[in-house]
Amino acid sequence: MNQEAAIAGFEALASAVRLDIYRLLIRQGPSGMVAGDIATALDLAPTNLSFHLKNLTRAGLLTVVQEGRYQRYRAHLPGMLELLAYLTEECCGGEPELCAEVVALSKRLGAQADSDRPLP
Amino acid sequence: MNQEAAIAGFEALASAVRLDIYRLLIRQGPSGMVAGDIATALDLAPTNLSFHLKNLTRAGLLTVVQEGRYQRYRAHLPGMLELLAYLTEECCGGEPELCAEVVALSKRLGAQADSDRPLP
DNA sequence: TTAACCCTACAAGTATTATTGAATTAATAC
DNA sequence: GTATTAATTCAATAATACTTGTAGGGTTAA
Repeated sequence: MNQEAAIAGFEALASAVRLDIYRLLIRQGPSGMVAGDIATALDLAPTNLSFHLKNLTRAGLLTVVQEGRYQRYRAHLPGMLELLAYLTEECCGGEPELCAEVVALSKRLGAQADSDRPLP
Repeated sequence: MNQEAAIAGFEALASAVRLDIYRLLIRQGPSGMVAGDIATALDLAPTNLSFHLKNLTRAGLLTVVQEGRYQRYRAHLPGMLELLAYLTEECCGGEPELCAEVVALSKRLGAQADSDRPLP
């Protein structure tokens, strides 16, 4: 994870619409949702939704697969954990317990995150 | 943590300058750094640095205390963990192992995060 | 108290992002 | 084969954030 990718990730989450989309898909879990259902659930114009879905996907926070004429989107948790790992690299010379936990989690999941990246 | 606060947090991290500042302070640990030293370390104009420090602080990602004529800034980890908790609320009906870990961490630290908030 | 230093507040110019509508591609249904 | 549905791309407008310079408030040193 480099700085550019991290910025793309945080930028993706720094929008009310995209945050709603992402959390909706997190709640939805592995089944994900097709674009049209997301548009209905959040009352978004198809054009606008597509713009934000693309943003989230390019940031590595969503994956998308085609199903006939539908596009199914899913939250991509490793993308989020890579962001956490990037923030906490070389964390805390002072090592409070809290910090140690975060580092352990992000390190452990960081490796696994590299194995399945969505489209660049 | 509400949507507005979450957006402020992610927006704060969605800038190269602020990401550099935040990670520098994470590395620095509990000792933190005074504004002037941050400016030197990252080669930033004082005015511009002040702008970004304020942004990060208001987002709950930094704390600041006055020390004589210096301002000492520290990374505020609970702020970051609240963001993680907000993202993963009601996460994954399907419950993969990865997801459960994230939820457990964010829930556990979420409560503690509420106890010491920086300035609004 | 005068001077020097640290940092922040304000204002202006520049640049980036969000939203909308029209047109396009792609897949299914008739 | 034509029509219908799903989703995206493109172009234009409106809104927002980043950077820089000047000025000001507060603290320490002479």
